[in-house]
Amino acid sequence: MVQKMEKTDRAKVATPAKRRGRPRAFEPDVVLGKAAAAFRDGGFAATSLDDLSEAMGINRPSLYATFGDKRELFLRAYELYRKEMNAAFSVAFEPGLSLRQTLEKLYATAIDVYLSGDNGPRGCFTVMTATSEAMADPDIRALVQKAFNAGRVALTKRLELAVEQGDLPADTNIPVLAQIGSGAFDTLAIRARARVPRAELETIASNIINLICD
Amino acid sequence: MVQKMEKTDRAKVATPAKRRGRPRAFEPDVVLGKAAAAFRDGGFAATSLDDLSEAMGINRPSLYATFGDKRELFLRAYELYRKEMNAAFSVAFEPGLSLRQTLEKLYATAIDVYLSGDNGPRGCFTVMTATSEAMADPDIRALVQKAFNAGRVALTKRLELAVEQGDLPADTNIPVLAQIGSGAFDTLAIRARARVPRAELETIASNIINLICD
DNA sequence: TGATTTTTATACCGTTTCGTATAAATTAAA
DNA sequence: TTTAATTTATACGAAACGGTATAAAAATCA
Repeated sequence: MVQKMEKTDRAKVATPAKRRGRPRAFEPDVVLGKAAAAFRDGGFAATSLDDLSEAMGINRPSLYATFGDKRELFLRAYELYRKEMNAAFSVAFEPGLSLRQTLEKLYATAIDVYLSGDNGPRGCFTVMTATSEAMADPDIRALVQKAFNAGRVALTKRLELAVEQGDLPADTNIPVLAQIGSGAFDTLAIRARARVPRAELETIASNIINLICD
Repeated sequence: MVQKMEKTDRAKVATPAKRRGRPRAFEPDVVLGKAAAAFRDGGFAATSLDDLSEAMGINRPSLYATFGDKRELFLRAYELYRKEMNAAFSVAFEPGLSLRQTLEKLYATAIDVYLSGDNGPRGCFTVMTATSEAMADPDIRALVQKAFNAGRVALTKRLELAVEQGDLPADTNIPVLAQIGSGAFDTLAIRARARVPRAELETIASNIINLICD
């Protein structure tokens, strides 16, 4: 009995824990990313389950069995996006980078993400969700609010560090700069969706960087 | 013949030009405003023709006869919104107002519009459209781009005037301030949609005003 | 091997969607 | 009063929608 449990535990960690029946023909995380891409293209209402099924490359029953209904799938897809964005942004906050380097990395990452997409720039999933589903759905709204807050807090902390390290003057108005700096992501996301060219987005970013650093 | 034409012309100007059949039981401009409100609440895809018919208080065939299909109705509703916003904003640009007064009026107007709505804040129709329909529809995208451009140009001109009049230093970086100033509307619109409280939106606005004017 | 478990594939169900046909209602013109 | 024109109201139709039942397929366990 003990030995059997040990074996089970080891299997859980090492191998994909051989389940009993027919194995899945897809990787949940991979197809979830494709669902996120589809939702970002069209929004919640305009993306049908046929669209999702095709984009994810799995059948409708598999979709429901793995992710639940359309709303649950949307929530999971959005959470995956947030996780990926956090990972991408965290690189910019690594110690050793100057404030300017941090900001450059942040905005460059954002612009790349916002402009990516096969059928046109996908923009920011958070902004897309805030302007659509966040209105009627309190759960989704809470996630969006959390995301906006987290961004401003992270930037605020980085600016405080810059003041501590003497990279910014002691009388720097951190709340204002943090607001402008994080608000710029909204502008970039929306302009990207409206197909404003990359060069213009980069100008917007560098203007903000100069404002904060000079 | 001549007299008849004169009579017709006078009627066209003075009265609603008595038409032949049964008269309309609604005012097109009024119900178009209600359509705009409905679209702003839910977006294009999530607002059904039943929703629109009910919100506008007219039947489906009347809707089609007057405004065309759903997409045409959306375009007309958006254009009405733009016209109304232009009228509201133009007050802020009237001569005699200081730059600070102009900005205060602009942001106060925007916040009022963005927070209005029976089922929650409606946000900015332009921003909503940019993040949704602008992706797939070139006509709509063009309208959105035009709106964004017009806002930045108007603010740029007002800042140039302020420099001319000595309200801003001669070395003011007008493009950057215009960008930040007009980008703040995006932030306000999105935050309003996410139900950020009015006080916080007003803080965002006053931060921007101080940044530009001080 | 045969029984059991899980996923896949197809097809379906009831509802909602956009758009329109049709007939009643209401007006001006003849 | 009759005729023509226009709008309203009801109802309908084809297609798309979200979601699920059902059976075949593919794996493990006994």
